[in-house]
Amino acid sequence: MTGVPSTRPTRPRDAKASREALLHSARILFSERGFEQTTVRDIGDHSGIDPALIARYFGSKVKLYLATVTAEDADSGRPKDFSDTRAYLQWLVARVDARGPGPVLQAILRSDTTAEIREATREHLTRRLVEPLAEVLQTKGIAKPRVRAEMAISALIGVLLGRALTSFDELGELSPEDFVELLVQLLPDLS
Amino acid sequence: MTGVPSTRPTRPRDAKASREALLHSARILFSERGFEQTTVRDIGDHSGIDPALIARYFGSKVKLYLATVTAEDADSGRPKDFSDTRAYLQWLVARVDARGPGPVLQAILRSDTTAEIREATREHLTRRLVEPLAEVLQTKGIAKPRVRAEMAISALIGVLLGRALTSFDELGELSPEDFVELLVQLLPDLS
DNA sequence: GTACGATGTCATCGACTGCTGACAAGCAAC
DNA sequence: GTTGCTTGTCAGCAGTCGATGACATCGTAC
Repeated sequence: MTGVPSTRPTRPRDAKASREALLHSARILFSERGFEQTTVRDIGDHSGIDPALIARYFGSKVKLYLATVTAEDADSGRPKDFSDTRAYLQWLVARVDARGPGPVLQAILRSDTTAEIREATREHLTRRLVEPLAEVLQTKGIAKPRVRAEMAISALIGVLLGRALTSFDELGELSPEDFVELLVQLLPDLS
Repeated sequence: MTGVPSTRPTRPRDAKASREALLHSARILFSERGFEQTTVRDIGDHSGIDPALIARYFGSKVKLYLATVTAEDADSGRPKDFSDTRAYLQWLVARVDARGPGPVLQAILRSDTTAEIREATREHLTRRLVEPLAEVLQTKGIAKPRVRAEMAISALIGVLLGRALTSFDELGELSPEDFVELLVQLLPDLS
């Protein structure tokens, strides 16, 4: 009795690969559906990894979400600042079109998360978007730069989510180029 | 044995009042937390009505949500059109500040609902906001009025939710007057 | 080969959800 | 007073959720 090894199929036994597969699938699903609408069993099915390993490798579902946020933070290709607004918007739109709104944008306007997640994403958003934009506005001598930056970023998120979630008829049908063009016109503060 | 009537305290037995109490509490809670984050037991606690009556008077939690949407649709005091943009924004901001984003705005950018709810709120939003605005833009001779209206409305929702959910630092601290002023500046299409 | 830690699998727990049905209590017609 | 409908109360069901722990399997150090 040697041929068939056993009833249980073997798996590569690669902890690092399993961890990254879970993180990858979590990123995709959280980005599409948000936190509450994604179950650990969904992530298990999507990745092909047993969901029990989420607890082992990340501790909990919340900590897995936080891991996707910091992973997004370390994203490569992101423009460093707002000096070239159009280039920044082009990169942002391309990424949202390709990979969904992302865990940060999801968590900001959808409050279906824990206080811990909310605070982490809020801090992320402030540091990555609001503060850099506020600085640019201040150097331009615009009054109330911080609150204007918050207005512009929240408006930007609203439009990006409206497009990604297909809440409107024509917004989702626009080509990325036309969409960026309209965004630039909508947010004159940025240019 | 007459004095104490019974172990069970009596209730006014007013079906209409119970129904409206449930609808009222549902409107508040759905408006604050969204659909999934509000349980029928929450609504029961908030209204003081047994949550089992939700099934009896509305059929289901989903139908109760839809009832809050149509109730909001019949809201009095709403300006009839966009002819006076500032007045419309003043009314909208005052209402959101006082009663939360409302079930429609919640459901549009938060996708944690059923397809039925999504379609109803989408239709509501299109008819109430997007189409009237698109008409105004068209009479002004602005190109692509429909998609521009969708951009403006989604941006408006983003800012309103960003303020209501306190996702930003200063946005929620603004006085209604200053907030409306910044909104008018942000959305020049509207004026 | 044996022992041992790392990795993967699985069954199940306790909590929570929307919903239902049995039942009690009030009200009105007669 | 009796009957019948309406209204309110309550316990519990079936399903889903995140999390846990027991167990099997693999790789490796000795």
